[in-house]
Amino acid sequence: MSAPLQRELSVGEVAQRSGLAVSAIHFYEAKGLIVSRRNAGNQRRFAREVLRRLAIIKVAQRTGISLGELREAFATLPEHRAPNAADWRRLSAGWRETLDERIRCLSQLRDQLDHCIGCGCLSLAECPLRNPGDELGEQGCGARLLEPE
Amino acid sequence: MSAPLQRELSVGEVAQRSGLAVSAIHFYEAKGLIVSRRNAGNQRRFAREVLRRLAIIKVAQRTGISLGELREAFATLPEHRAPNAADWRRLSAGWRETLDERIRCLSQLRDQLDHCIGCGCLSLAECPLRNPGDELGEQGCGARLLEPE
DNA sequence: TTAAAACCTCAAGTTAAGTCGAGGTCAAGG
DNA sequence: CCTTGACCTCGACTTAACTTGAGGTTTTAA
Repeated sequence: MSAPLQRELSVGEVAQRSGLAVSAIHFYEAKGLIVSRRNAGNQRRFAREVLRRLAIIKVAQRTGISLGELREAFATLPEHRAPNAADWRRLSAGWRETLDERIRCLSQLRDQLDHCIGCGCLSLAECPLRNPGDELGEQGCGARLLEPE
Repeated sequence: MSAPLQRELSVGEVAQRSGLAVSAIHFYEAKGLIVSRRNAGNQRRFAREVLRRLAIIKVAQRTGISLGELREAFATLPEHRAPNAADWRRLSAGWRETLDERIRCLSQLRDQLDHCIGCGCLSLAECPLRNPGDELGEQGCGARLLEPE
């Protein structure tokens, strides 16, 4: 039987199918997010599996997951078998929590902002938004929301 | 009468009161977000007003507003009088919309993710999350959510 | 008066997530 | 055969938002 569906993909094919730039694919490989083998002429050859990973990378990034976190998450996948639906489920459930947290914090910020729009109190020392240590802070939002450390 | 409450602030005092690093304050000034005058010895002297601005910068950044956008917003403030509550209200109302939009997009992403957790379909080509052009795209979410351009 | 603390400028470094280009190799088709 | 397009590596560049450091000046407090 012919096996065109099993054929490995060149980097150009992966780029086209994933919608990513070739340079981004190189980059992800350098970062350890995906792997490839090389053919006789030193060109990359990717298993089709890589398209799945790339799709997941794209989605996870939209939820605010960094490539570093993705690398860590991928590291928990089984080494010697292709990840199955349950594996992906586990990862995406984790991201769901992160996403939830982000939404919760932003919503809280929005509510505070609403309150402060009414009185123009952003300008005042009493504004709760200016003291994230109080309410926002207690719930893990505070300054950590968008700041690296 | 002594006027300690009107006294101008040194950069160190501003740093302490705002919770920002001195270098960040220099940086914001270089970016045109705040201004200072210089004393005889070329040291910065800030009006107390600057604390307000810095507090607003911190809040706005948490909602995902960039320094560039902040500069633009500040540019709409009146030149020759201190901004009043109504001025700040106008700005924060605008940010409220941005924030709303971000929350809406993330929530949509979360709902999709929920759906996909159930079936592990992130791995499948049919997953709506993999085709942001469909539903998410129509509502301005899609790839533009966290990507610079 | 003098030493330490705070300030100044300017350049360079940092991180994330890539992009761009140079200089060279490989593969496919006419 | 040979040209063109796809690939290769590696280093440099990009943007945002700052930080760090060097080398020098000013302020402050004992």
